[in-house]
Amino acid sequence: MPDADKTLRDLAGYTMKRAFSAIQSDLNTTLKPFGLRMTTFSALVVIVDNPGLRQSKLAEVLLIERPNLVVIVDELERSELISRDRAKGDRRAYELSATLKGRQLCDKACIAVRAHDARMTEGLSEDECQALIAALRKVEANGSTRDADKSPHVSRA
Amino acid sequence: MPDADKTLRDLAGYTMKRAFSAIQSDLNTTLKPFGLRMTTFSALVVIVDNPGLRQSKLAEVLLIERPNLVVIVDELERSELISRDRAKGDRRAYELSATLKGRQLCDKACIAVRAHDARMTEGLSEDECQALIAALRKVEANGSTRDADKSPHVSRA
DNA sequence: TATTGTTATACTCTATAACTATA
DNA sequence: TATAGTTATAGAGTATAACAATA
Repeated sequence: MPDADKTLRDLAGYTMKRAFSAIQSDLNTTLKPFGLRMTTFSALVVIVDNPGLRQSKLAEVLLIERPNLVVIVDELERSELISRDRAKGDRRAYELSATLKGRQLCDKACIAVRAHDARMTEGLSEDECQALIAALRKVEANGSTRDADKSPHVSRA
Repeated sequence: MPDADKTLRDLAGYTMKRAFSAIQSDLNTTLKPFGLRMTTFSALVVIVDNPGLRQSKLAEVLLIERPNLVVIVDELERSELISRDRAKGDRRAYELSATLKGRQLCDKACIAVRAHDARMTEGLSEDECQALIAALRKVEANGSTRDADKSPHVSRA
């Protein structure tokens, strides 16, 4: 009984669920030696790339709700990969920066993650891989237009 | 401060996470009027397409652990969309079949899901959409090769 | 009043071990 | 002993309401 899921396999959505599930599983295996997961890794990368970033901005960039980001930042801080410093001029806010240890771990993890990414896209030509990423961005954008009312930073055409 | 996540955006994995997140959100909104979610919908579709399917086979097809499938099947049965019948010849097993109500709901939900899928891939040509699905399948296959030891039904080349 | 970060909470999906009843 | 389905449980991601401190 092959092809029991033929109806689903023609859907981009279901096919993406399966592909993403494979990626997520492989990525978490890849990140485990670094003590990171997909969420903590992506937060660390953005903090390394944007020293002084505030939590609310980080949440906005990663599309993570503020309450959920707190535990991620907590975890990174407990591991001494980042520091939370009171923002001068606004004592409500924190500025996030990576520590030396955080930057070093991030560098190593990034190399492993890029290798993982290459492994998952193996068999695709350079052009096909770029087309895949472009198509995925378009899909994400198509989704964002639906709840434009919930995203005040997105202008409505 | 645009492009705060530029490092992540070059990764197929992270870009797919964002795209899939958008799809999942839109899909659940689409399915809510039918009382379905992505998991229950996909299970219902496979049952409609394969009358008499056993739970363990369904779990294998959908890549869902057997314990997790139980609650999904429970939910579909409680909603009277499917029936569980004792398999003749093996009183341990159940054969799953959709009820008339289940097939009718599935038909309507499928139409809505295909419209959702078209909405999410809007702006992609027919060829680009097929290329996207083909690339996603390749990514999924690349992931499966890693844990071939965990999938005894996959022959190791 | 509004915003930043926080706590508490709940829901979904996922993963594993252990059980039952059959085979 | 092995398999089909089940129960219980735990982890991770996600979403919302409400709060304290500050603006």
